[in-house]
Amino acid sequence: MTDLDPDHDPAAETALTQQWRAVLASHAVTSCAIDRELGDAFGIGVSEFELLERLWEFEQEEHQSGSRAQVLSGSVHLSQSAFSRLVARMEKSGLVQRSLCENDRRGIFVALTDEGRERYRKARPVHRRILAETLPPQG
Amino acid sequence: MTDLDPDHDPAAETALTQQWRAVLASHAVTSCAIDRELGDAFGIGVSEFELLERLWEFEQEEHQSGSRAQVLSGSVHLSQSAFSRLVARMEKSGLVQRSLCENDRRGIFVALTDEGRERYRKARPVHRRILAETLPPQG
DNA sequence: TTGCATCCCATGCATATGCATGTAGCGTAC
DNA sequence: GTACGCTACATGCATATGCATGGGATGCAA
Repeated sequence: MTDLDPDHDPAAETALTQQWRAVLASHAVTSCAIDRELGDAFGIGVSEFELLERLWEFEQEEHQSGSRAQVLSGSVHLSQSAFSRLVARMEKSGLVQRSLCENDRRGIFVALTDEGRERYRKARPVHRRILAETLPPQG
Repeated sequence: MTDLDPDHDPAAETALTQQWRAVLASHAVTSCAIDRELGDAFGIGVSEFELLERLWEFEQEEHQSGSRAQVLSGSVHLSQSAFSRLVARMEKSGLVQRSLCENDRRGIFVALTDEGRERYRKARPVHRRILAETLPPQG
């Protein structure tokens, strides 16, 4: 049946499937550990940490206080609506601040608050430790 | 500050972070594509497909009609409750059948229905094509 | 200017998930 | 046999997510 497909290559198919299962396993184990530990200790999850990290990185690189939401949205893997709610949650808990963009009043800027920077600074080593503990050694 | 940590190794930290971001990106892109395409064509998502595949594999290996829920639960990366609901959904849509385990009446067996086998047979090549299109080439 | 398509973000809604808990069956110690 | 703890699965609840849509801002064409 599958032999009718001229491109069918059982070995390649198996390799792909194993690669995919490794991604699923890594993602499940690591994100679960991050959600649990960072959630308990700092009240943030994987998405919150990723956004804090992007904001912190942009701050370092560009020496400016905020980033366009649209740009940030591309760097965390969320739908536009989920990203909008993520920023709203983090603003509510005091980690970031939204402000209108002057040039284009459709857009908004998102900036770290001092509390957000501090939370990131504390969470980062925990995050890195979890990665070291849960990610498979690179072969 | 981080220099106080004797194990601090910036290069290793960067490598770990990049590895984790690659996992996040692969997972997001591929699972999104699977959910969309298999959802549109066959009414199933990533979790449903993974469970169909495990059941199909166990059938091939063990030549028996069902598997203990607990065993299956370990092979899809879901909490016990999410797994329970996944099986319930799939039974409701006719892909699997639950039956009580005779030896231990706490446990349940989960078995593919003919419809479940057929759905898996049709979905599998689409699934594999998506993996080939979205997973990064192994370096 | 006006009209219209497009862009950026917010929100209603349905759903999948995890945590905590409930329920029933099993096994062991006494 | 009884009581107690443990196991296997189901369910109430809160929440994060995606899709579809809404609403305001922008830009362009006529």
